[in-house]
Amino acid sequence: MRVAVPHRWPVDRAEAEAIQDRLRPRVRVEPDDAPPPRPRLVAGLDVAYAKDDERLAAAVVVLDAATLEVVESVTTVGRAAFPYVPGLFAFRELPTLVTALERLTVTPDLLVCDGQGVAHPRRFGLACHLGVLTDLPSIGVAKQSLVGDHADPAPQRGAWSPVRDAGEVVGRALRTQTGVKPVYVSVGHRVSLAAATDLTLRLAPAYRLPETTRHADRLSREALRAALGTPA
DNA sequence: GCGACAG
DNA sequence: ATCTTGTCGC
Repeated sequence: MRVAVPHRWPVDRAEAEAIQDRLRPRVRVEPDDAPPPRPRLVAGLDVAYAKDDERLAAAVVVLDAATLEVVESVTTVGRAAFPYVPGLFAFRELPTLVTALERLTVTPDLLVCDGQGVAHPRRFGLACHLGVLTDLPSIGVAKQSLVGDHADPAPQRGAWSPVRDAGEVVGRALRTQTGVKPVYVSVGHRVSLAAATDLTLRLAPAYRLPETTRHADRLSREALRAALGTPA
């Protein structure tokens, strides 16, 4: 698929934040009463890092939303494009993830990202960034919270509590499995928070994390191992 | 000044 | 994220 590749890459924090502020207005958040999306192909994206914190491998895995079976997968190796700074995390892995997306022969109907969407200091986390670059619906499903406060959701699968930051609801702490730590769901692009929640639950029928993320996590680690075996 | 801080 | 074995519990 085609991706609107960023032309200028930030060299420091100020430039990176400026890019986020410039792209932020392009994010489209659907209202919760909007017609729910019915994606047929859902893509999971993840990145594995080498211990030297520089080389990395990205994986994009496309699943059939109905059966959760793998339709296609792509892996790419690269190098960290930015130091890790909370809030600027996307700049680390964006180039390698975009390369992987461009090698996809099918176009997914939804991107499920391993990180935040609008639950971000400038309301522009990785899921928003990838959503805007591809103009595809996207959601963020993070294992940890980045901003805001929330109550602990009830222990049952499906229970959730809003994540509020600076007076606005930016995401949900969602229990995908009874008695298991919640995940943090937020809108990336062209979806509602209600739909993002519903999709996350559907994609996580048996484990805490969505099957999309689990597949991408495993494949990115395998690709990294293979790449490290052949030092560049 | 102190603590928090996606992956 | 990554470094890492066994171990407690359902």
